[in-house]
Parts: sequence; C-alpha cells; structure tokens
Amino acid sequence: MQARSAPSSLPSSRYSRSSLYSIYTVLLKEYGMQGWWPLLAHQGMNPTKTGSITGYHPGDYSFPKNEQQRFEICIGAILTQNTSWVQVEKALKALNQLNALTIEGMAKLSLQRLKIAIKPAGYFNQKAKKIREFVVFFTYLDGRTPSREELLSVWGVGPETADSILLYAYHVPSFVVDAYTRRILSHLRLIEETASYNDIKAMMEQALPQEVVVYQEYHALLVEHAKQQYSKKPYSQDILLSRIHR
DNA sequence: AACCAGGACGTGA
DNA sequence: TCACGTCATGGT
Repeated sequence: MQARSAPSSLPSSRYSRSSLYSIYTVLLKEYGMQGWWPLLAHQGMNPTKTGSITGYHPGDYSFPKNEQQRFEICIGAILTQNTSWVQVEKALKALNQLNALTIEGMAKLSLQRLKIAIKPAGYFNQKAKKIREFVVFFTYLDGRTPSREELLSVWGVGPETADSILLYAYHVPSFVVDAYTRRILSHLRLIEETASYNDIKAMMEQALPQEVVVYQEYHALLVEHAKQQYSKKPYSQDILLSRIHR
C-alpha cells in the first residue's frame, strides 16, 4: 500500500457517517429487502421486482448455492456494465439455452455464438472478450475466492464489477459503488461530484457495519431508489432529504 | 428523437 | 492522474 493523502473532497464528520446509516434504514423501510443478486431460476424466486421478470430472492442470502450460480453472477456482472438488467436477462437466458452458463458449457461455445447470445446486452464484441478472459481466470481459481487485486487484473473487470463479484458471488464484504450511488450521494451533498470510486467506497465502508447483508441490501436499495427518483433530470426533491438528520 | 442503462479501456495531455 | 472518446443494443 502506498501512502495516500486524505481525500479532501469527502466530509468526514459524525453527521455524514450517521446520515449514511440512516439513509440505509430509511430506504430499507421504504422499499424492503431487495434480494440481490438476481439469478435465472431457483426455488422461491420473486417475480415482482422493477425492471425484471424474475430472479430476486428477498430475505434469502444463501445464494449462490453452487459454483454454477456463482459463475452466473460473475457473467451477469460483466454483462450489466453500463446496461440495464432487463437486457442482461435476455442475454443470460440466451446463454442458458446454449448450456453456456456453466464453466464447461461456456468454454465450448464458439466466439460467434457467444456474441450472438449476448447481443441484447450491448457492446457484444468487448463483452464477449471480457467473458472469455474471465472464464480463464475462473478456471484458474479452481474454487478459491479471489482477492480484489486479482479480479482487477483481469481484462474487463473494473472496480464496480470486481466489488459486485466479491460481494454477491463470494460474500466478501466489499461495498459496490455505481453511477447511482455517486448520483444520489452527490445530490444529497454527502460527496463531491468529483469524488473517486475508492474514496466513496472507503467512506461507505467506514460508516457502515462491515457486513455482507448490509452491503448487499444498501447497494441494491440505492439502485432501486435511483430508478424511482433519479432516472430523469431534473431530480425532484429526494424523500431522503427530510429524513436523514441523525 | 435524444437520452439513458447496475462501466471499462485506450489514449494523450 | 485525469479528461475524453469508444464501445452497442434497446427502453422510454
């Protein structure tokens, strides 16, 4: 680790830290448990989630239940880069039809068929390459949990994808920062717009209990809240603003 | 008909 | 380090 200067762009007062936790409790009361990461098919799936047909499992944190589901989460994390989950779901279903949501099946799939299958998720040339790179890495892991640095060394895996894989596929408490997180926290003036990914991640992890369930739900709740209130500009008066004092 | 969607990478200051 | 262009399909 190299020495780093303190991020001047972040408020570090007690007020902002407690605000970050109260945001979580407010969102949880408002929207309920989110049941991420969505999986194609499993027992007890919940079909009533915004923007998706099936796959969520609120209150059940026992996923993934096997290596295949773990693999599916990883592939979904790559496919959802800058793409809505509805589109990713189409791609995942197409892959599943080809028996390519297993490591063995994916390894057999031709590049051309892979590209066609994931086309709905966009960037199919890049994402096909990313998936193939990840398959090599996943095989190399041989069931071991990767470190964040290992994940980041894989071509096509950036900070958010790495943290999503750690948090949802491996239950490692690593907070996921996405565009919605930055948008909401910035609008609430809890961060500067220019705050870096790692700055925001560090702030969240310092403010919250370092628990997988909290990180999973918080991230998913921010996404749900953003879909409700931050999809189109100008952003309206956030319901959180009147409720995060203390 | 622009604009956005659960980003990452390559490039040149 | 960082700002900017590129990648691509499909919703609203």
